[in-house]
Amino acid sequence: MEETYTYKYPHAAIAADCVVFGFDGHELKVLLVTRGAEPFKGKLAFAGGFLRMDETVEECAARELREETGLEINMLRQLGVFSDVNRDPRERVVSVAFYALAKRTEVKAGDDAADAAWYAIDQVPQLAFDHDYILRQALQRIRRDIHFEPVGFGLLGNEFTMSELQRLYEAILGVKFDRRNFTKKMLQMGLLEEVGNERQANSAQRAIHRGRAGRLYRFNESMYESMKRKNAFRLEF
Amino acid sequence: MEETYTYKYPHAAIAADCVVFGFDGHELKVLLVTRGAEPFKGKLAFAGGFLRMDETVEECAARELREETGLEINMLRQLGVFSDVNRDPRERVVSVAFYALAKRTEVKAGDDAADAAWYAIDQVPQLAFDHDYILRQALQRIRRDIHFEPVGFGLLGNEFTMSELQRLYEAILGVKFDRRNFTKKMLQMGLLEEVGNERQANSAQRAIHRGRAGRLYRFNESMYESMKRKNAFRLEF
DNA sequence: TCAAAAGTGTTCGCATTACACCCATGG
DNA sequence: CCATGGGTGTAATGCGAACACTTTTGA
Repeated sequence: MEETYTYKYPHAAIAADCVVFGFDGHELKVLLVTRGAEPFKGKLAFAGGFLRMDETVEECAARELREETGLEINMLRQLGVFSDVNRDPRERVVSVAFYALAKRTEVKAGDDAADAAWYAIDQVPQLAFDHDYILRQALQRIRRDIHFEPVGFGLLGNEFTMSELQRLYEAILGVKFDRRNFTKKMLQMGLLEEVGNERQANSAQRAIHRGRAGRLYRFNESMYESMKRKNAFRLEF
Repeated sequence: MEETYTYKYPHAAIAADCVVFGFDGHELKVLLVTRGAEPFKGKLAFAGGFLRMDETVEECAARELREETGLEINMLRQLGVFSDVNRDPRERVVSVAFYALAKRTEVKAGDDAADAAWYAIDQVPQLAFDHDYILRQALQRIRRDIHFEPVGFGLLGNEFTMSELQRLYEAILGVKFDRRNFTKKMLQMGLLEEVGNERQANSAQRAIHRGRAGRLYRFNESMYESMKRKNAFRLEF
């Protein structure tokens, strides 16, 4: 197995990296893996790895994420290409970064996997490579996208209360909203549908907090699709 | 000079391609080069080429654009990575696409260069590689970005009339605006400053059309920077 | 019964829209 | 003098922002 690959011109290697965000009901988190090998052994980095010849960068990102963290995510969005000449000490590596949003139910799955864990966004230590920079870019990006796409819903379970949704928006954007205005706006946007009165189902999960239990909603995907087609769409906050 | 480059794993080649938009006062145009070599010899494609080991993809894009079209553009924005396995018949090539906006004064410079020319956006013939697809993505992108960044101004000369600006927005978005409302909104946005009464200067350029001459404005960059910092910014249309 | 969270409506101001007439200029 | 395009104001409407009290629930 001493195969090698030869080219007439030098080729940079291509890697895909995944910035995966999650939400635990209070804080925004990001999924990081502890590196088990040099370079940056022991440091935290995003899940990621090198492109194979039979896959697109999107497929590569999804595969590496699955292999390294156990997370199965199809909705990976391109964040950008990072190509500083010396960003990897081994050889010239150009990284295509992706970002994704994990539903709360998936967060646990990630925890199972070897060295992957969730870190609160404002407590992330220094990362390997240029991943600090990539993380900043990803945060900027999600803050922008949340205005136009129902990005937020990807971070919650299938059913959620209005205040969970509000806390999510507040965590991502770093601001506070008026509860009444938030509710009004979300509802009149028409993307939420109320869940019938089977609240008991999730009572276990929700028994954590005191006070009155919130009404449950779910994201109405088909409504979203039809709005996207008419492109009359803006999630202003 | 029989140098070759050998790697332990296969490496895809990396290329950068530039989707450059221009505006002639009436139509949106895109800059295309006629390919002089196989594959797709004789077909139109974006300016672009392979990444060198001592440059970032941004530098690569700017260099290829300069070499192939004579255009000197610093403000290239990443559009996305296109990595279908068979998008290039020669070898596996992953393309990083950029888009840019050329000021009207620069359009002529482009015309000088060998095989580069401007094509009206709705008269673009079939392109080489997957460049048709990339063009569609670029259009979508510019239509989105124009709402948040003063993208449009990059397509006009330093001085322009309100109706030139309006025609540009209309050409990009494919809609019509009310003249009065457009003017009002643009002015109260505070990004334009009126040019002192030296209209004579450009009279040559502007003598083309009949009717009353429009007032000239210029884009107020420093105002834009300060607004961006406060991030109180939205160009709604 | 107390504390914590959820539910709900109204008012005010601003921004967007729709809409029509007069003015300047060049041919 | 006429055709083309430029400049301008107002009224109606809709949306976002601000704001407080009552209800439910679990401890």
